Formats: sequence, C-alpha cells, structure tokens
Amino acid sequence: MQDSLRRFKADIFQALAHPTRIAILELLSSGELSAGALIDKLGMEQANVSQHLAVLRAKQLVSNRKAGNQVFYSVRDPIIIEVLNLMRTYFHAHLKESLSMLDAIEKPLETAR
Amino acid sequence: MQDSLRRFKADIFQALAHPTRIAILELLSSGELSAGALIDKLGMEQANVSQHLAVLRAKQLVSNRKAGNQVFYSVRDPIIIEVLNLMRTYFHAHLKESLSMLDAIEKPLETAR
DNA sequence: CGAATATATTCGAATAATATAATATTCATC
DNA sequence: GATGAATATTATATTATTCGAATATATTCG
Repeated sequence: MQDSLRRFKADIFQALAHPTRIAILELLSSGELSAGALIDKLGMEQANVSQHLAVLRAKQLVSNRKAGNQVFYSVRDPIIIEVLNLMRTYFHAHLKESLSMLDAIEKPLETAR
Repeated sequence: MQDSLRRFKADIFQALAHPTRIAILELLSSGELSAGALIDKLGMEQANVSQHLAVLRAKQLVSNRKAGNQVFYSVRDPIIIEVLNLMRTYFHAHLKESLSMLDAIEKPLETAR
C-alpha cells in the first residue's frame, strides 16, 4: 500500500514532468479554456498540445467539457496549482543554483536540423 | 523566463517521477541516513539505489555529507517534503479514482484475496 | 601494503516518452 | 448529406529512463 501510494505519486509527477503540460495547467489555473485557446496561447502544434492534454486527462489532472464544437478544459483539483506554486517558491529559494542548473540543461543551441 | 521556470519545474518533477526516489525522499524526511541504510530499508540493489541517488543529487534535491567510509544523505529543502505531503492529500481526496488508476497500472496478478 | 567495506560509475539492453506527420472523428451550417 | 472547423488518434522515428551486471574509487583496518 505504501508502495501503491508511491507509484501513484510518481505517476502524477510524471504527468507534471513536461514544460508544456505545466504551461497548460498554469494557463488553466485562472479558469477553463478551450483546446483551441490553449493551442493559440501556447503557440504549438495542434496535435502536440492535444497529446499533452491526453496525458493530463489520463492522469485525471484536468476535466473536460464538450460544448458544441469545442472542448473546454479545467484543472480538476486546485491542489495541483498549489503544488506548482510551491515549486515556484522552491525555485526562488534556490535561485542561484537553479540558474546554473538551467544553464546546464539549456544546451548552447546548435544549428537546427 | 516564464519558460525557464517551467523547464525548471518540469525537471524537478521528472526527478520526483519514480517510486524509488519518492521512497528515498520520504525515508530522509525524518533526518539524514547513510546510503547503506537507504539500501537496507529499500531492500533494493546497491547500484540501483546509487543511481537514483545520483539523479536526486543532480537535481539538488538532496545534499550529501561524507563521513569516513559512509555518505549521509538528507533532503535539501523541506519544501520538497511539503510537495509530497500535498500529493498525499491529493491522493486521499481522489481515492476512488486513484485506486482505479492504480489498478490500471498494476499488472493483473490478481488471483488471491 | 593488502583486504574488506561503502559507495559510485559505466555499459548495454529493454522500455517509455516525445514530436511530427498523417488521418480520423465530431459537430455545426448550409 | 457535403463542407469546414475543432479536436483527437495513430504511426513512426528519435531520444531519454531504467535496471542489472560489472567495474571503479575511496576509506578503514589489520
């Protein structure tokens, strides 16, 4: 059971472990948005956003409501937003190290393919 | 910058997205432990635990202190524990759905019970 | 020194996550 | 019922994570 809980947590964290999905949740934190609105605001491929939405749906982090032609998404439980906010606090607390971490992550962008 | 913050968050979540690493952080939440103690308590391969510790170190979620022969690990910032606790709250709030999610994840090794 | 203990690293194979492209579905309107 | 708009799904190539096995590095002790 202890173990199940950990697998569950790991699973949610996995769903959160992508910048695009975090962006989606943050965009939704102030209220619901249609898939199209999300695509616009993110400025990304329709299919890609839709796949990320599918991940969030699969882990039940968002709910969706179909209205005619469109699908409106919203954050299922505000606790998730709290988690994101805590992470922001964490980021600020460790700003210096965080920045060097980001430097390491962000490759010196190479010639695009 | 918005984007950097999201990449940072995603990166931390990625580090949290494994049951073993969650277990490690939870074991450390009440104080520091040596790598050996963690290996014992987890009952896992030495190399495997060490690799997970390396991930946690890389993302600076734990600090380590070498004392003679041993290396003692501790959680770097209690905010991380708060995040795990929030996740536990979330789990309880959505117990029913969570269980069915876990069912889907766990192999159908059902025979007994 | 050499052996023993504690921990870390490297390598390779298996598996999972991602982005893009192409296609499918669903609904509204004509 | 055909067309167009909004959204979802599938297929695939690429890349990243994971585990176990083997090996390496410290450190202590005799």
